[in-house]
Amino acid sequence: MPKRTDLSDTFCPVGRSAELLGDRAVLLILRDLFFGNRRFEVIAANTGLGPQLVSARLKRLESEGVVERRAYQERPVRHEYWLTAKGKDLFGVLYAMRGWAERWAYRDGETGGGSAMRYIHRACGSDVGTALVCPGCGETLGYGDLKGEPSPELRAEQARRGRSESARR
Amino acid sequence: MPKRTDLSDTFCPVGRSAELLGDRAVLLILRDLFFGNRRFEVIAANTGLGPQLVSARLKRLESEGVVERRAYQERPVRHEYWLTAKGKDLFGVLYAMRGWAERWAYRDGETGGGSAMRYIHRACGSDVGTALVCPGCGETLGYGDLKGEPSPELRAEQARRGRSESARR
DNA sequence: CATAGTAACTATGATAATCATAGTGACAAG
DNA sequence: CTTGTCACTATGATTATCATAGTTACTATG
Repeated sequence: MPKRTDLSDTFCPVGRSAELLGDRAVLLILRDLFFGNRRFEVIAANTGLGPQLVSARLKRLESEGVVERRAYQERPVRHEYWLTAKGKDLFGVLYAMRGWAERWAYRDGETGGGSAMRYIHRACGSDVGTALVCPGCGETLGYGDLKGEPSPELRAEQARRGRSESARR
Repeated sequence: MPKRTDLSDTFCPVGRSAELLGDRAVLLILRDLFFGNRRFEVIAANTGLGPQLVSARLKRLESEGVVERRAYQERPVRHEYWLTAKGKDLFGVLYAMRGWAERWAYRDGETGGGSAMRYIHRACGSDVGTALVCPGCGETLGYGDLKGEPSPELRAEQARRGRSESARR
């Protein structure tokens, strides 16, 4: 695309986040990072994105201070990508997206009755549904407070992705 | 781009929303719609997007059931774009994006001390900051409960956009 | 020690989305 | 009957994205 007007210095906060988050690949990579996938190949397989896109986006996320590259071994040097505090704070955005989709983006019965991704409040054990405040104990929910549980359907899909990736070689 | 793998039928809820929301133009248009701008030209001017992009995205939003086209006059027929219930429910996502940006995307003092966009809880009058639950009365916050107040800096920028748009003719 | 394997990329060429700019159609006002 | 407004559509250049293949730097196995 041609040079589009850069919005990172607009005064509008939604404009600023849109510059980073208004990108499919960024959103998918963030999803994987929140899910605990930190390796390049795993992220590429899970998101279905090509390696150069993953590479480019991880670089952008790193330069924005959302993600941190950490070597998990020397010889050969291998890296993992970790969310920084600024990155972890994006949980609210992803959680809101997930909530909206759970409420609107599935046809009846498509998820087998429940949520595609269940979230359990670690502190009290309640299923929080898509709430912002725990329906069990009333606490405000943030990253770390919740434990994600993919539905059997979602788990199966993830397994399929992993397999077809490794089957290609 | 080449046909990328469509994620609207993945089981992952974030993947499904990413298909719609992982797009700068969609995010900016939604921002304007939540702000109360419903006319094509106003949206185009405010977002800085070209008319064919605005047109294409409004069509997509309409086909997704997020936006509704309503004629506000006959002879000549003129339309406005209104958020549907499904669209209004995206407020949580935009609000989370705004909150994140307010916390992380400004250098010190850039906003003149406060938020770029203040939100006031209509019911009790408190400034909610970037909270999900009103710090004054403890109520959960959703679209309609809040009144947005752009900072002087943001207001000035919006005025500038409007002017430079009309000055081009 | 030679081949195979793994992780994390980079290179290449085709395709498609985005941009700026200009133009259109339908009407209203002066 | 010219100018103006609103909501678009048309066009051509530019650039991002995709699929596929190749690279680098090692380790592990036979």
